Amino acid sequence: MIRLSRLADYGIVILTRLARERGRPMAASTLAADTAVAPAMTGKILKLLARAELLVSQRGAHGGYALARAPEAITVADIIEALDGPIALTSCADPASTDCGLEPLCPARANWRRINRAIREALAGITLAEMAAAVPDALAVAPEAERLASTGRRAAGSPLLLDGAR
Amino acid sequence: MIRLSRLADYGIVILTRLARERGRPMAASTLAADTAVAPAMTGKILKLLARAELLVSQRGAHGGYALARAPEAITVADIIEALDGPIALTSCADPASTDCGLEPLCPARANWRRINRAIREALAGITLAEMAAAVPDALAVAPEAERLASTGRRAAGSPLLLDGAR
DNA sequence: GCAATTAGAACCGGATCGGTTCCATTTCAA
DNA sequence: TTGAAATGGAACCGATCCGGTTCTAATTGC
Ligand code: FES
Ligand code: FES
Repeated sequence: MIRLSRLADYGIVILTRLARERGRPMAASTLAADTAVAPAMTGKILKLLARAELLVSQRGAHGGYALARAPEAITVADIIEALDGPIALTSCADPASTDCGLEPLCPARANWRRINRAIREALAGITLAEMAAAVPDALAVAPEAERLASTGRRAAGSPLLLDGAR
Repeated sequence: MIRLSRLADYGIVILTRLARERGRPMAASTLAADTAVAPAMTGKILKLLARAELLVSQRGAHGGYALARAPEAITVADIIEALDGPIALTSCADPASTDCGLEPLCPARANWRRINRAIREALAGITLAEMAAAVPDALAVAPEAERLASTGRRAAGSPLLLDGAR
């Protein structure tokens, strides 16, 4: 199973929340509460996203994070790349890496690049704006989300997402 | 980095080799020698592929494996699914699994399915035949491959593919 | 009956990854 | 000026996953 790391998973959720803010900054703590992602994790993710320049950060008291660009200009591929590193199915496809032992005789080699590009384009074709637009009303009812986040919060450390498959 | 498991990686290599046989069976040992994939690993992969009915197997002396269908009818998606389980970036997209804690308020949810489908289609769009056709002459020179496989074989257990990224 | 071969499971150690913790730095405001 | 509120950054830890091996059973041809 080709799976998305949780970092990226949560990252998308967090960014989606942030997208509704339209450039206004939010503190990490509030974001964590809103998205129900563990605070520590939220912090880590936000830092990574900031370093990747998808977010701008304001330090000090009353600081926070805001989208660095319009949600329309941020793609799912951007997010995944920021959090998980380059999107590539195999390193064989990376022209810089010569470490695949099969290389000299591998017939698949020439195709990896193609496959990788196909996937990358699939991911680059979806913007944060589209993600955020998906459930507009559900989220417009902010109180509900807040309630869940504060009262129904699961114990810190419990996994959000169990991988059922395989 | 979204990465392909080695199982799938090797699987494609092995199947590609097998594709050139046009339905004729090959023994696991010969396949291993030809592809330079560790014999034990080769066996494991072949068993999985057979169970997934991408290969037909013949047991007993002079047994072996052969493609169950024409290379044109086997896609990369088929192979990955056979070896790594269902192709899905997150379990959130799986309608049957309800284990993502963010579910009730997650705005991303509605889009996972879409993303997954895009990727799946990218992978389903490439057939084994196309993979095998990529380097037709390089492989036509079988002796070279054989030489590498028998003499230049790396020590068992040494990794074929080091992940440079991240 | 024996040798060759696949079927299947169990097993192991190392890498990866989700997650936490700690400390340094910046900034605002009382 | 001082302290509280934030982010920056790194180190750390334990559990899980995964690549890889090994062993035994079943099947088949000679
Ligand atoms: S699998 Fe790496 S070069 Fe073919
Ligand atoms: S990330 Fe799982 S439902 Fe949104």
